[in-house]
Amino acid sequence: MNLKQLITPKNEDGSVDHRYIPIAQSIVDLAGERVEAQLRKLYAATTNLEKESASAGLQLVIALFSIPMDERFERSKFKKHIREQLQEIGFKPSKVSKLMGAGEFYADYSSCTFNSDFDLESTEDEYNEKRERFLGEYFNNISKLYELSRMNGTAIHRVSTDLARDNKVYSQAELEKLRQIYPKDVYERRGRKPNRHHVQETNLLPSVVTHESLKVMEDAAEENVTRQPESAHSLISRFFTLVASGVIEQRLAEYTPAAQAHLIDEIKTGITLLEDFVSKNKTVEVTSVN
DNA sequence: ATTTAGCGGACTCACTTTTA
DNA sequence: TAAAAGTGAGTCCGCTAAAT
Repeated sequence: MNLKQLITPKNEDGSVDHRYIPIAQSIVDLAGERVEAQLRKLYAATTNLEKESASAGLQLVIALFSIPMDERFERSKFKKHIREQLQEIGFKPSKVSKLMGAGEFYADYSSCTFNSDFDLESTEDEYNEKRERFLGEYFNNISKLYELSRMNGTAIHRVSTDLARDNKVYSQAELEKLRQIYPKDVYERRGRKPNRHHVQETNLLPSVVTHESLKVMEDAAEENVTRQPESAHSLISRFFTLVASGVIEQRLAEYTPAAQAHLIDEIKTGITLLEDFVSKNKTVEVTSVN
């Protein structure tokens, strides 16, 4: 922390406004070293305390989401007020956002109960044990809980299953990646710049929407080819990106087991189609597809 | 020497309030 | 009352410090 830089007014783009540097220097000189030292101390202490108190903040939020109350009026009132007060107490705004997200997730997940319709692989005891282990593992890490709070059910299930089965604990970066593939809110656009290298992903999304079933996918592909030809290379890489992204698994998980089996059968017929395609085009040297 | 955690700031988006 | 300005929430990303 440098007091002179801190108090010097900034330009629109955040760089220091050079016109004010000499004045800022005079102000700092007049205030004196003791002032600067004390402010530095305040900064260090508050930063430290905020870090130290994070888990207390988390527990308050967990409590907020654990008490039953009317959602529309009471809960939203408390959410708003507690958010403001946490900021007033000394948590930074972005920290409060994380605490709220993490706490809500934790509370919701703790109150999840066993449902034999959904969980076919385990008993109620196993389920409870798995849940406790999962919460215990991730409780101490607010950022990880926060990432989890922004994923859909498929991804959360994966994380908790990986822990139960292989003792795998996800790093924050891994969770972030998983979240990008399985976001809870597909249309979230906040804090994200409109273009830049996101162009690829945004191209992918509409294709995912139109390709809900294989039938639609075939139609759409044909249309693309006839109306506005897309290069073979681009078509192929788009296909593999779609498969590799895991989006299909994600959508599949939303169906009943019977419906899933049916869709898998549809995909199987696709294998035959692919094989036919490859053998027809044998003359063009085709490298193996794994 | 790399990888990971995590903070803080710039930025976007959705609302709300003010202004003309 | 429509447009502009302001506000608040929440995301992404660069950076430092810690861990491995």
